[in-house]
Amino acid sequence: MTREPKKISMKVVPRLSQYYRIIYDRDSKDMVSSNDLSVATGFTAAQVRKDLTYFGQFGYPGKGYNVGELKGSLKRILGLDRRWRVAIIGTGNLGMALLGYRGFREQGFEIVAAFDFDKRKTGRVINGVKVFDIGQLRRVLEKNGINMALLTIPRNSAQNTADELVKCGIKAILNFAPVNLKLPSGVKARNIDMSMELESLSFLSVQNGEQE
Amino acid sequence: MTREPKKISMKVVPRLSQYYRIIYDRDSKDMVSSNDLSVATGFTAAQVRKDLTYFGQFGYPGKGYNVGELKGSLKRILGLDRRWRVAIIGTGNLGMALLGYRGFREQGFEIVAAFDFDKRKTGRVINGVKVFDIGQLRRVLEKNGINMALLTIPRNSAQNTADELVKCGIKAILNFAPVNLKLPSGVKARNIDMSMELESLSFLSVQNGEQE
DNA sequence: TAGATTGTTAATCGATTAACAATC
DNA sequence: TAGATTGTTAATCGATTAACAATC
Repeated sequence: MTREPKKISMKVVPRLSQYYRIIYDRDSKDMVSSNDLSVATGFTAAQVRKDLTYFGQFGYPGKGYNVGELKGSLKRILGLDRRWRVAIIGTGNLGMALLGYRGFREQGFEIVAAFDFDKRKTGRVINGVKVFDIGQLRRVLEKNGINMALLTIPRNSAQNTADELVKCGIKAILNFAPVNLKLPSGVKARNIDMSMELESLSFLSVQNGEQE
Repeated sequence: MTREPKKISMKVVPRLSQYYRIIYDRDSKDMVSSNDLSVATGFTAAQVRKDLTYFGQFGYPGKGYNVGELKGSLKRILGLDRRWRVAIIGTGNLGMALLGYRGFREQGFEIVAAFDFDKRKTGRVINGVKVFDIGQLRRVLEKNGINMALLTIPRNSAQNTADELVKCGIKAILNFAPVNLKLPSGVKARNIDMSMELESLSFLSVQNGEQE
């Protein structure tokens, strides 16, 4: 297999996701060109080719990329050929919504447990997923081979709980709390901050908005 | 007031949000330096000063920035001194979760209506917000002075519904569907794509992960 | 063959940082 | 005053794009 180079900018990764999404339901026997992907994404064709060559040579000069092969390569590059076993920490509005979302499993992310601090919320089974008391964290994570956590708890308990997760060996955290988590270097995190997105939208609208 | 310059990179906006968040609950009489903000955010102090000077001169050489003044300036820059009246389109898991989230109102984003395609879901009142049939879109948007929409509907109906919103005069859309919406130039959108974030996290973990 | 399209180099563009005079 | 910190310029760094030889 193609050798993974040392350091890839995180800027390319969402673009790889987009390429993957675009070819996801195309016929594996078809070919797709960097220009096709350019049109579909809005990135330049040069950008597309560059992004892909960071990881190897997947194309055929004069022909383009074979959809099936590219799908497989992107899947491997994005780590979607692994088995991700996911815990949801916090069963408030957002945690419950994610629990009910079927799209994740399809992409290879399987939600296998949920946790809450509130005894009144624990013990329930939602969508086939049991809600455990946070005190059971280590036991349940280990027993179920969980290797990813979605953090959907309030801001002020996020750092402490993240620390707990790290102690239990979790190395991948998707954080929805509006805090910059401090994490040891081996632990990877991504943040989704909805308030920040609303503010960006607000900014855009005000800066070059309608009747200003 | 300070003159807004022509073109600001969208890269600065999330940083402004962070500065705002950090000083949000500090005493307005205090001073904060670019170095303080650097430590709190992880950006360089030069970055902090540069970001702010795009919008004017807010600091006092030798002193730093006055928290109260900076808070006010950032609020204005981000458009949070406006009144945002928000509709949620789609009352599935995610739409319902956003409906129940109290944090938005505090930041000036007031959810005033929800919409769904499914007649069985309309008519209900959740958290004080009524769920209307999508057929009522124009009437309800206009009657309530709604100027922002959160799009939480499945992928395949997202573009059509966004077109409807645009026709009704909506100029700001926060899109949760995993599609690149095609929108006329006056309409601003931001995307939150949870699957893409999961994929980025997966990539990070696999590329420079544990035992590779 | 002629036409299409890759992979890659070099040129361009844009964003970040270092450094420092001006200011309090 | 001495020390601190801004605003801003110039230097650096990194990412994007244009261009084209190699390939099918």
